[in-house]
Amino acid sequence: MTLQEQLITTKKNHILNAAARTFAEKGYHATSIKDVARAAGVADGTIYNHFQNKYALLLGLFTQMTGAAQPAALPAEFLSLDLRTLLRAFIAAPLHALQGHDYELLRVVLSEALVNRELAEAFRTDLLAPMVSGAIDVLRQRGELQAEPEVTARLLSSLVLGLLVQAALGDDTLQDHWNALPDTLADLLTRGLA
Amino acid sequence: MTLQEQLITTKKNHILNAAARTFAEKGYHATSIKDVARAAGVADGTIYNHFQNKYALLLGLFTQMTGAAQPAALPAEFLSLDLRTLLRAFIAAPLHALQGHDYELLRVVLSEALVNRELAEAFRTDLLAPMVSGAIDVLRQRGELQAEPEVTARLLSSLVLGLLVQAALGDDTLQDHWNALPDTLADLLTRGLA
Amino acid sequence: MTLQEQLITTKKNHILNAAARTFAEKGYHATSIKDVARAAGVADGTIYNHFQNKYALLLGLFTQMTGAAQPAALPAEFLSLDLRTLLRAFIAAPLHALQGHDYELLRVVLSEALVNRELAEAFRTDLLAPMVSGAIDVLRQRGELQAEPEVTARLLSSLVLGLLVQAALGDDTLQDHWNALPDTLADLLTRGLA
Amino acid sequence: MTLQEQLITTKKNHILNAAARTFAEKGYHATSIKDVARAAGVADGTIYNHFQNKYALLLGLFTQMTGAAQPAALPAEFLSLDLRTLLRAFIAAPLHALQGHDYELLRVVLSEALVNRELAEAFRTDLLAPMVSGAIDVLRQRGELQAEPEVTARLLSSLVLGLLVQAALGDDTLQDHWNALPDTLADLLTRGLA
DNA sequence: GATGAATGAGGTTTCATTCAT
DNA sequence: CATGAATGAAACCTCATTCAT
Repeated sequence: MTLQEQLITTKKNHILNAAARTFAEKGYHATSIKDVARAAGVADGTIYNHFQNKYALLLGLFTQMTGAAQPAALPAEFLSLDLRTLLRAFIAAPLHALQGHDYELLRVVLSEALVNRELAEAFRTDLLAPMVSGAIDVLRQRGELQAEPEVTARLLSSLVLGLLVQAALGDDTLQDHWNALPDTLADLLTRGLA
Repeated sequence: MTLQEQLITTKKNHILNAAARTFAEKGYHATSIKDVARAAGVADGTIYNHFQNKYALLLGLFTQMTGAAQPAALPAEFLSLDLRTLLRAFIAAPLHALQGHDYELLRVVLSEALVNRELAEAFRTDLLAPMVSGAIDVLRQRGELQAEPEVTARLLSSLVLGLLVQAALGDDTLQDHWNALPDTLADLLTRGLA
Repeated sequence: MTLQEQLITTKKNHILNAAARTFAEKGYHATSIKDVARAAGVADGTIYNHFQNKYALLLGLFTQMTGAAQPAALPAEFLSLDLRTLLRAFIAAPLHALQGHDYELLRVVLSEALVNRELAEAFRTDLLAPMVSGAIDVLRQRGELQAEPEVTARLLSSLVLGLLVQAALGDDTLQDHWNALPDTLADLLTRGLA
Repeated sequence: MTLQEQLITTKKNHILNAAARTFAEKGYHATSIKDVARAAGVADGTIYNHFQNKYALLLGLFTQMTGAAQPAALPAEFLSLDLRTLLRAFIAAPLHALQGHDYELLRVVLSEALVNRELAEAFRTDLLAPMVSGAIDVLRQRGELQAEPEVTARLLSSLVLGLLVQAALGDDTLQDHWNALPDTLADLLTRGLA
């Protein structure tokens, strides 16, 4: 039965990948089930053997995405590092994780989350909240200096989110400097503009 | 005829406001022309006397929004202010402009822009680009210190965009501290975390 | 506006008649909205401008049918007649009312009522209950003789219902003697078989 | 092989019973093969190893039902009884036979028969016709009194059918007096209302 | 014989858009 | 210009049936 189950999981992922491609290209609403089915090389009905409805495809993509983006809690050895290095790592992780494939997914999922309360909450809970707590961990290193870590942490996560969104909107300058951003930002945030 | 034209413009705005309300509540795709017509108290067909199609309503809202959000170029007298004050003003402007009504619109428009190339470009050109040049203006005050103002400016605008998005997704902590954010951020950015 | 409203009512009835024909021919489930639309000479979507969904067509037919079948309460002058004449009138009314067009409808509606609780209740309330009270009225004429008019009245209405059903199932003998049935039955019920 | 065949027959009946339960609950059309399969604890495909298609399940139920309802021809000794007793027996038989399980089936099968010519004919031939000839047998006892036994017999069978239908539609009064009906009816029919 | 994933025709319903009034 | 009924393409989804395992 393990073989059977693996086959099924495989097919489910196959469909999910097809959905990812088509959603990324045309957006969730402009993509029909027929589009996804064609992209996956299966019949329309087959999709409903694996997902309850079209929306479940989107949720499936979201879940897959959170898995990829999940920055495991900071490893213990990091905690001894200096603030700048920590910041750099904190920023670099999502910028790297959400590249290529998952990057397109972010566009699709965020697009819907902005307009769908249920998905918005999932987005906050599964993507933003971990990022915020990661930021809080970082700030604790220098906790004595921070009046309101809850707020400051959100500023950091907003910064990362904003970068992703602005890049998703097609800002070429950002994309060109993508790999240098963690360093630039870590400097800026550590030392300030002045 | 000026009266005539005013009447027409008035009705156009009336419909646009109805669209704003309904789109904000249910999102662009989940809203039907009938919904907008009912909210505006007109017949379905009337909308097509003023707008070419449903998408034109969204574009109209976007245009209206950019008008509201447009931070007129920094007045000359500002240029003599110190960096922190400038930063504070730069950040406060969009956070204030995009509140209440326009705040809901941002959700709707951004949602679609993330998935629609044409709208994405308009979003970049009409909303983000002015913000970025505003940021460049600010940074020029201390230009000698900045290696790449183009990039740094984008970091600033991403920060603001990220705040708006995270708040749009329902982050209560941010919303609770909304009015204090410009100050907190100006401090952080000027002096750094260290 | 009266003209407008009349036109709409006309079209609604036009569609309802088309539904009656197609449902009668193939049954409710085997008939598609497309079938009804074609029979009415309108587009599929037009049907939904007049009826909320397919089931509403069936309910509409039922309502139309109850209107036709409703035997106005026995006129006062009848109450002085003898039992046999009353019985004859009681039986003849539905056998006549449910002929031709409405006869087909009975098949369709009853078919669904047997399997749909909501429709079953409507059937009982709007068709059978009036028939039963009519029968009770008749029996009251000789009330002193009847131990349980509630039950006896139901026997009479069951008799009529049974005739309609058996005829609907295609019993030719019954159909051939249809017009003579009220007399035969009135005799039988009055005098008994013995 | 007899064991084999018994196993097969057993499974066939097992599926048929599952079909009876599910059809009775939701009606023929609202029940899917998957529903039946789940109720029987088998796979969808298994059903097609025993029945040609979904309709064959309904026919199978009908056949099973006619078997149960079949009132074996009146035993010879009955023929010497008086008319009232005969009538009582004639009426009591189907009212008893079609109770509980089979009672639900009548609803389902009749529902479809009203709308399906083939099933209607089977219904007439296998259920109504025997009832009518049974009634003719009864009437022959007093044949000299009856002008048209063919018609009168149909009146009797219609009466029984009507009772079953009205009860199937949920008439509580009838159901409450169910066991007393044969007596009440035999009296009524023998002596008349007068 | 049993399984259940795959199939795809077909169903119901929505809705942006048109156009006669 | 306003109206809103009509349109019909297209969407999502169901489900009877098949067939490789």
